[in-house]
Amino acid sequence: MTYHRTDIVERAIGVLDLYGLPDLSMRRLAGELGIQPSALYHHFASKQALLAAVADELLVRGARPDAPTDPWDTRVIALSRELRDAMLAYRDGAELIATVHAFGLGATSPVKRLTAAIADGGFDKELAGSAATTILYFVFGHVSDEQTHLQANSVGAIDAPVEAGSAESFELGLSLILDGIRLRDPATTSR
Amino acid sequence: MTYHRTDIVERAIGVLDLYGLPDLSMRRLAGELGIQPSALYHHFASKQALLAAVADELLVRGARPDAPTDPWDTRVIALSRELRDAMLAYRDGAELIATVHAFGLGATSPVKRLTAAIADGGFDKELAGSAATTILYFVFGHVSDEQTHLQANSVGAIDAPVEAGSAESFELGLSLILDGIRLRDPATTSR
DNA sequence: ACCTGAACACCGTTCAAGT
DNA sequence: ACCTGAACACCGTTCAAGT
Repeated sequence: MTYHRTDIVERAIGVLDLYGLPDLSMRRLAGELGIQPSALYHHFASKQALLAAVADELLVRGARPDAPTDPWDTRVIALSRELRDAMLAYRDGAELIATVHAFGLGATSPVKRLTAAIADGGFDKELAGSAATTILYFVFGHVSDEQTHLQANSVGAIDAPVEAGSAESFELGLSLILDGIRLRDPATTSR
Repeated sequence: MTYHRTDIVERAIGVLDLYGLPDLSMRRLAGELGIQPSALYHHFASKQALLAAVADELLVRGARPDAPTDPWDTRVIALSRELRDAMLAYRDGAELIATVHAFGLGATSPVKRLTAAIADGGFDKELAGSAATTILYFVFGHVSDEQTHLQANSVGAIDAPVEAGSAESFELGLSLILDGIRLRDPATTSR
């Protein structure tokens, strides 16, 4: 008869996926749950905190176990695709996750796993950190654009050509950054 | 006695720089100009259109002439730094310019100049486009983060260590992408 | 062409009070 | 612990009407 944080997060994801991020307001969500908007503040300190919990849940739902024995670049590619898929799985997922990251909220930080994978490749910490954030910025930007155009198409009439090749251009951009990292591989630079 | 688009854009930049993007509302701007909010709609079709005009103006103010005779990578580095500087020159400039780009508005598109510079290096159009957007996503993400943390510091007490090295990590991330592009240089791959 | 005044349909957040 | 009811201080946008 009463709600808990998880119920509210789940309902928020429902509203997000059906109506989009701009319609995911505290008042709208409260109405959907049949409670007063002020009741939400018993569970979350602010809308930002709620959104952070939603973003975390999306990342958890999209999480796949990583293989620490794989080569570092294989792991980085897997992590990048995992993040992309998690963002694409729900409407406005990219914008939501990127916004929560920008505010420095959210327990689940994809940049940590990326940094760890690169550091395991033998790179120094400074490079691993810069490389991980470079990849993160690329994924955020690319998938946000993908998702925006995807929705523009689902509303209008035209469909195929814009969406086409977005996965390929994702792989291409990612491989550019990966090659830049590989060039600094301490195991191959001086041979 | 009456305002024109340019007056309104200029005043909007003033509000942006003094109070930040969240405080740049139509009502706030109208109040600052001494007119009714509805009067703004005589000059701009929507708030988004106004923000697009503001973003364009920030890019124009930060624009530097490029040197078409320079090597393509020198030009790309110059364009990237120009974009970063333009974003950093006004409060919340990064978020504003990135948002306007995400909405597909704004006459001044930095991606076109980047694509042209790379294409002049002899790369095919597909790679030039993907490389240009990869750089753009990196610059947007990096500078947005820089600016967010810069402001968090200017409010609180701590100052130096977070800001320190942000220019260096910008150059490092940029060079990763550039190296990835250079690896695909048709002029050097088959020798 | 440029602007006013009033309205419509919303926001996030706080806070005393209820069970 | 969880929620109500009411209020505060805002939003973007439209539209008839004025000069």
